[in-house]
Amino acid sequence: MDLPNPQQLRTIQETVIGKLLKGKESATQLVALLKKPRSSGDRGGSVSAEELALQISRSFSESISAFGSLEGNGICQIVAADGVVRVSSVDRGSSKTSDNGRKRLGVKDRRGCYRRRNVAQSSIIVSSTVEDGHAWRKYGQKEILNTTYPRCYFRCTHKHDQGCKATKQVQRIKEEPVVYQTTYFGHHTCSDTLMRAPQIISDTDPMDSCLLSFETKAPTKQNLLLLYPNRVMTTATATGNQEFKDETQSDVSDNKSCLDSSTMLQNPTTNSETSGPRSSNVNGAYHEEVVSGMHSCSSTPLQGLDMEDFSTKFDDLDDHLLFGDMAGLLPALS
DNA sequence: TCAATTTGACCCAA
DNA sequence: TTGGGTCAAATTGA
Repeated sequence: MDLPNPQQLRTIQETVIGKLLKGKESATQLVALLKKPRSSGDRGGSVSAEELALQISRSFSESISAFGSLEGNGICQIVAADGVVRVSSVDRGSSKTSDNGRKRLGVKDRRGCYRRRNVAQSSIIVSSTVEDGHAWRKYGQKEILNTTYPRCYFRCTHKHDQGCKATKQVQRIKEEPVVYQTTYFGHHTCSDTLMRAPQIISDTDPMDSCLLSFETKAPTKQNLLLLYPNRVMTTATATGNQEFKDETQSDVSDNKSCLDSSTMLQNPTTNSETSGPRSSNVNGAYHEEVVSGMHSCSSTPLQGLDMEDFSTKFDDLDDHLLFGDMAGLLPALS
């Protein structure tokens, strides 16, 4: 694995800080804009809320993209959702190969071979409805101890043809209102689903609901990005998205196959061009997402900060690192 | 016919 | 030892 050198790290850091500051500025403007009383056709100011939202989205996208290069080197992981961004370190001690001293089995007899993930030591839970714009294929389902519903395992459809390693787990965690928890692992490396920024897609009234997804498309008019820290989203339910239903008719979710389909509504939010024939949707329900990274491990110092310190610092940030605080965080790493 | 899903088996990590 | 993640044959559906 190629690890970034200190100069590269510094460049990345500066990039992220710049992007986040820009995003914060845009967010501040957006908040101010939204606070102004609405008058018909005038949202006030020279910059529209939509433009600001797009700027924020772009900042997220570019920041995460920059961070992603770190993440890809196993240095940290980024979790962003619901107005909260978490950056966490990754345990570097659990990347043993699956060999583990055992005799290698023939390919046909290697079912179940895997490396247990080091799930994020910190992660974010977001309530939203999600259409993540990626094509997923279900590869397993498992009853999990102390859970009512089985956990479903999905991998990227392009795992084999493009070697995309992205996977996710979906688990229904609540009956009423229906809540699903989605945990993402790895990044999409497939060509048509290059990871972009998490987007928060607004409902009809952006103040009433929004959702976060790792959408593959640039934000659309409907995809306003609004961040409401600590706010439980009311989700874009069928009502909110109904208007799109006839437009796209994208296929229903892989997720629904393992989750009570009677509670699922077809999610029409995504253009099938990018979501593929089988994009993953969980709609008509609350949907929590836990986004985390999966990494192999190393112990490269980050700008003179050894990984232990780095981990500690990130751990301290663990729980509620708001978007606006991100820029302030990064210098602490150097 | 082909692709997606289901499901039991397998194996690793805790 | 056991829970959890993945594989792959069998099944299902378009």
